[in-house]
Amino acid sequence: MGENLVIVESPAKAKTIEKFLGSSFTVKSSFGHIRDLSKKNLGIDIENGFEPDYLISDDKKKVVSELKSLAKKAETVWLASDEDREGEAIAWHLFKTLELKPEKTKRIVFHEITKEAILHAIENPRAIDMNLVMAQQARRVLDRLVGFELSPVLWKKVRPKLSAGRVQSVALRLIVERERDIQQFAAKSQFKIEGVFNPEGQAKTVKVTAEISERFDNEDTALEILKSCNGAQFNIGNIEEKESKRTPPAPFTTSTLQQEASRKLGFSLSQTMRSAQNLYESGYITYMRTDSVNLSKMAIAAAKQVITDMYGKEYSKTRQYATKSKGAQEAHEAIRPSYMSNIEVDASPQDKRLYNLIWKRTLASQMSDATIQRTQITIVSPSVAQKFEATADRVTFDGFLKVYMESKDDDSNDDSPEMLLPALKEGQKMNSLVIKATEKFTQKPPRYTEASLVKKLEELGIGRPSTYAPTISTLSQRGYIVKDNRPGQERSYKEIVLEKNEITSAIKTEMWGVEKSKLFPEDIGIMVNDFLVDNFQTIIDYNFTAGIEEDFDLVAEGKLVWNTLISNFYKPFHLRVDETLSASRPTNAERVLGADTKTGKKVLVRIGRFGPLAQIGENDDPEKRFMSLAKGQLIETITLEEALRLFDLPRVVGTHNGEEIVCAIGRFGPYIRYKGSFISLGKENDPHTISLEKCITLIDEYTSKEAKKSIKSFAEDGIEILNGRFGAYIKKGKNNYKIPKGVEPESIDLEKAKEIIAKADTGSKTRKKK
DNA sequence: CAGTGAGCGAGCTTCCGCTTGACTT
Repeated sequence: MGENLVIVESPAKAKTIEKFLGSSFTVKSSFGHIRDLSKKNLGIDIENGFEPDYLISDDKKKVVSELKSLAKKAETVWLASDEDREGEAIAWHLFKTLELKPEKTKRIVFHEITKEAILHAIENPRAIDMNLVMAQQARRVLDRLVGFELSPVLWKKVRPKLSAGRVQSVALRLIVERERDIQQFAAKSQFKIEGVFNPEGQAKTVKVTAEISERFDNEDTALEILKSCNGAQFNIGNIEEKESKRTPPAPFTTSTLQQEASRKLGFSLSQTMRSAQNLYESGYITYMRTDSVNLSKMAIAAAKQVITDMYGKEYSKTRQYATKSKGAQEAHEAIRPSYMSNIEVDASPQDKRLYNLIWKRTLASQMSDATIQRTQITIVSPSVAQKFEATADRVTFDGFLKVYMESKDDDSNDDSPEMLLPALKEGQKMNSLVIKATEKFTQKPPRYTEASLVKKLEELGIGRPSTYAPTISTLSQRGYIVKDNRPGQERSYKEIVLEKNEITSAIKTEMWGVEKSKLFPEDIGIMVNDFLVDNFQTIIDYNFTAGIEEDFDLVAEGKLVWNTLISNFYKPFHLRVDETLSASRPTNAERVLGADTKTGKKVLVRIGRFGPLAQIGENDDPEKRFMSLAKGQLIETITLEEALRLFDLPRVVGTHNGEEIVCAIGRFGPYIRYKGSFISLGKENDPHTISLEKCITLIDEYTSKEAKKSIKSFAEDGIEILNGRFGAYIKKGKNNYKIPKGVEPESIDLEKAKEIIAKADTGSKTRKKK
């Protein structure tokens, strides 16, 4: 004991490695970085070659002192942090902080947690790579300079407590620019022509749907084509068969796991990462923050075994994947099950679903290509200039598709489901049943989801696996963006139908633009972004990170000195900061919408102390009025009518039992206020138009529900048994208590209630009494 | 929880990447 101390970054990793090494090795973890720049000030001595001032982080003091005492006793200390820029820096900080002796310290690295890999690493130690450490230092210092000089500019020019940084500001820009693309997008309508045919000689129920590949801008053109189809004789033109292959996707990285968990399981980034962390800590999967698609030899062999056993030899195909994303540092393996033979794991339902996804993806990555037979036919007529086309894909060998199919991001309404074609031959007569021209609208660019934003950031080489989720949550904490749902709107479209030699046309309606869990910019986010774009073009350029990464690489190769890089960046940057502070005045995105229809006063929208507002009357008007903008309204796009409508609320609908009924929209949507209680209106009732009768119905429903709420009351002890949203519960003062399973709420007497409360209170010692 | 819409002007806010708990609801 104590002869050898191995230090890794993660405690779960330490536990695993300890099992591989003999009893002469103690394996501990540093829990990531142990030192960082001072949080209180810049932590960088700019005058003195940008010398960083490192401090041991408060939450790491305990770990550091423990490691220090262990290191003192050890014969050899093995620094086994990850083999990337950050990992090398951790090793160096450990070396410095623990005051290790060079002759007693060894640096080792491994990319996979297998006994073979660890032992190999122990046999091949090296020295700490100071060039790599300095590349990390450059990264750290640059990020601090950007963040701590840019944010204060925002405090002065826009609003306090805001933030800007190399990563978050680009992420924000992507969202704001996408929103503008969407606002400026004008949908074009086009006509798509589709025909349903019955092959001659086959049952009437056999139908082949085919469409003209060309789209027609003009309704008249579409009508002309339909006319030409009227009474026309159709035949199969030609039949073409093609064979194609589909290859499985690579095993999961953090980014692709987040994307697929979002698309297939509907998980948010944080849900995915929490589940993955659980699975990792239980030893079910490999490390979940990785940019590598590499699988260990052991994992590949295990996958091969499972595939052969479950599906047969023809389904197995060994593949090595290479990472192609920008800036990947490949310190770990891909995210995979620790043991491929573990088809299921003992975990929460949510964690199980994620595990299942990882298992399938990993397995699929080692499976054969799928073979797909594509049949394309054309249906032609001598009297019709255009040809109808139909495509059917048939899977002739499923290969990896047996276990896994990757999902697509876009919500393009791909309304052509898999179609099977009946047996057909060239020249065969096809009876047209219906030919339909439908007006279709071009699709606006899609708003980002959390996951599709991560994908974009990764493509741009911005951010790292450990920061994708936190970056997006910072943007929402600052109020720059919201993840939200938005209802769709109705839109009418034209449909022209040729059926039984008759052409009819109709106007139909469809829902359009429904958004679920999408990222929307808020006014303050738009304002900050525009300010940064105007004044700090270079920093929030999409290629800034990519360019600076090349410089970090030069530092890592010893071809560039780290503080030369920083100095070159800082001089022009700091100048720009000073110029911006002195030159530009505070920004306020005030927009004048026009005149109030009633008073003729000026109507404007701007950002106030509590967020965006609409204002009637000039600033010096003592009778000026204010209203907050509603959810989903932006200063940039709100209309005069929409703004004026805000002032119609709160609205007195009438009186009931001598009490006023007032309608308004609050933080949680539209509501009625009546006798001091608030009753939600729900989605279906509009507070602007709801009738007095309807309000009274809602009030009656509410009061009868309230009446049923109380089951029992022990007034003198302040204890109540109530019916809540999730069933019955006990309430004492401000605290709520769960009723144990199997206990009938009606059967609880005062004594029993007190017992439940006492039990719960001792269970959580820190329960706040208030 | 369902509102607010500045003057007085202290002292504070903030970055990106590594890692887990320890806290609530």
